[in-house]
Amino acid sequence: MRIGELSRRTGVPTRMLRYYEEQGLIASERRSNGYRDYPESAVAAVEQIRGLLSSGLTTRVIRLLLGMEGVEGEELARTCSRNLAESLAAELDALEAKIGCLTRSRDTVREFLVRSRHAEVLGDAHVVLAPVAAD
Amino acid sequence: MRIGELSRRTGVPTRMLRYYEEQGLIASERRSNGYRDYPESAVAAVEQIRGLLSSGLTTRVIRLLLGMEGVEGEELARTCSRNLAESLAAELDALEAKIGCLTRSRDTVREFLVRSRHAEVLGDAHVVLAPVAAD
DNA sequence: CTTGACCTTCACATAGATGTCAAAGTTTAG
DNA sequence: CTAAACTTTGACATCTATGTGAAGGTCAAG
Repeated sequence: MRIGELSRRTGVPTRMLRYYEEQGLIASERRSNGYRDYPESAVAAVEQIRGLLSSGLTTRVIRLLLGMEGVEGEELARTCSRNLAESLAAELDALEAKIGCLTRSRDTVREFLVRSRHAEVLGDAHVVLAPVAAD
Repeated sequence: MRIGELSRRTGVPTRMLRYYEEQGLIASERRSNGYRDYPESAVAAVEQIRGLLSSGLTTRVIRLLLGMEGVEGEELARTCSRNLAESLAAELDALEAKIGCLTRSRDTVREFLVRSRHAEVLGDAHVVLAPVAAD
C-alpha cells in the first residue's frame, strides 16, 4: 500500500512515517515512480512503534528492539554479541522499571475513580477486574 | 533538606528539581535566606516523577496524577468533577495501553536474551521468574 | 489537456525536557 | 576577612519527536 493509506489506517501523519523510515524503524519498497510501497504488516509495525514512542522509548532503543524480533537459532547466536546482550539487559531493566511505575499509577487512578462516585466513566473491564476491598 | 542534597540523593540535577517545582510537581518551603527546603518525602516524590517522565508522561499529566494521591471521602467527591473523571478515565486507558506495549516488548527482550547464550547478563530475577517453555 | 489528489524531497518552526552558563547572595571553613 | 561551596534567578542552547509548508513529479478522472 502507499503511504497515504498507511497513514489513514494508523492515524499517523505521513511526515512521521517517513521519519520512522529514516530512523530505520520501518522499511518500504519503491515503485517504479518512486512512491513508497508498504506491506500489510506495516500497519501493525507502525502501531507498535507508536506505542513504544508514547511510552518514552527513543527511536534508537526501538530500533534495537525491532532488530531482534523473529531472529532464531543459528542467526541468534551470531548476531547477539556479548556487548549487545549487555545493552539489552540494561534496556530490560529500564522496561521493568517503567512498567512498575506505570502500573502503580494506573492502580492509583483506577482506585480514585472507583471511589469518586464517577465510576460510570470506567469501561466495564475496570470495575470487574478490580474487586476493591470495601471501605 | 536543601536542593543540593535532594539532587545528590535522587541523581536528578538541581536544574530539573526547580523545573519540576515550576511545573507544580513538587513543593518546597523557603528558609529565611530564600533557600528551598524539602521534606524527606521529596526523595520518593522525585523518584516517582522521574519514572513517570521516562515512561512518556508529560508534566501536565503527572500533575494530574499527583493531585489525586491521598484524597479521600468527602474531599474526593468535592474535588472530582464529572469532567475531571472523564479526563482521568482517558488517562487510565492510555496508561493501560502503554503498560501492554511495554510488557510485550519486555517479554520479547527477555526471551531473546534467554535464547541467546548470553543469559548470564540477566539478573537472577529474570531467569527464575520466566520459566520459558523448553525448545 | 487540465484538474485534483496523490506522491517526492527539503527546509524551517515548535514544544517539552534537559544541559549549561552567568551574575549575584549566603554560609562555612580556614 | 577570604575562599570554597552552597544557593538564587535568568538566559540561552540542545535533542527528539512533531507540525507545516514549499516546489515539484505522477496519475486518474473529466
